[in-house]
Amino acid sequence: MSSLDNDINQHFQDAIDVIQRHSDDPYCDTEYKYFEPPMRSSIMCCYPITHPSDVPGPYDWNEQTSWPHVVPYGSLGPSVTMDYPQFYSIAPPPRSGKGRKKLRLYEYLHEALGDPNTADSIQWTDRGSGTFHFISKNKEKLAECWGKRKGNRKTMTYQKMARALRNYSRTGEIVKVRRKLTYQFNPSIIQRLGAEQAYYGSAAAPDWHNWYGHYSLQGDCDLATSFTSSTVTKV
DNA sequence: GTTATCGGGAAAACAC
DNA sequence: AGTGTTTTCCCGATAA
Repeated sequence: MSSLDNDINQHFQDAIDVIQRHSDDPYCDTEYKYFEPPMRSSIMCCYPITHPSDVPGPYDWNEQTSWPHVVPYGSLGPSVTMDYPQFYSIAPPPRSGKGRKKLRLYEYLHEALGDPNTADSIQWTDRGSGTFHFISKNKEKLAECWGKRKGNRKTMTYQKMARALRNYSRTGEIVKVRRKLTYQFNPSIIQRLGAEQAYYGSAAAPDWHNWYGHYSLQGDCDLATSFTSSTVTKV
């Protein structure tokens, strides 16, 4: 069995764990809603539709070269910022459990990239190459939510989150692209997260979206009101 | 000169 | 207890 299969099995096990938690998790008892297909398709529509040849990407992962610490930025696809209902979804804080791995920053970012509610903070620059960028205006909000999700004592800032991202340059999950606020996923990470999302999109995603509903009601992370701007932002 | 962003060392904190 | 992964703080460099 390949390591990918092992990974997938682990994710399935985790998903089952999440589903089981669902049955007795007060956060997940009510108003159980999650990504409806139209939402999924709507965010797909906001990705710049560009022919692959037009967007070579900052780094060709097929090349057998070493992982660069800084990717020379070439010609990334146009960045498009769309208006969305201005509120954030925030997943539950980490809950310890058997076989439950701690959520990692790059996983959170990948989730955020698939969530239309965070499109005003983080977007794919070129999804094909795994390149994404933060929106200058709202990047701090995303960082703040990350910090809250992790249950940090102090407020997470973009600067601190970016420091964590720079650590990924050493381990290879994400590298910095030579463009303002722009980073790039390792393709194997994208592949893994994609498989995970394909499953969680139908099973576990509800967990954190529903949790946000609960969380926002508590007023602990009232980003619903802090994101009322409907202006089109640009990096 | 100012501001925003980036890069990384170092140590603390935390989870597994 | 050991290890891995942030988190936090800090300082300097670079670009706009």
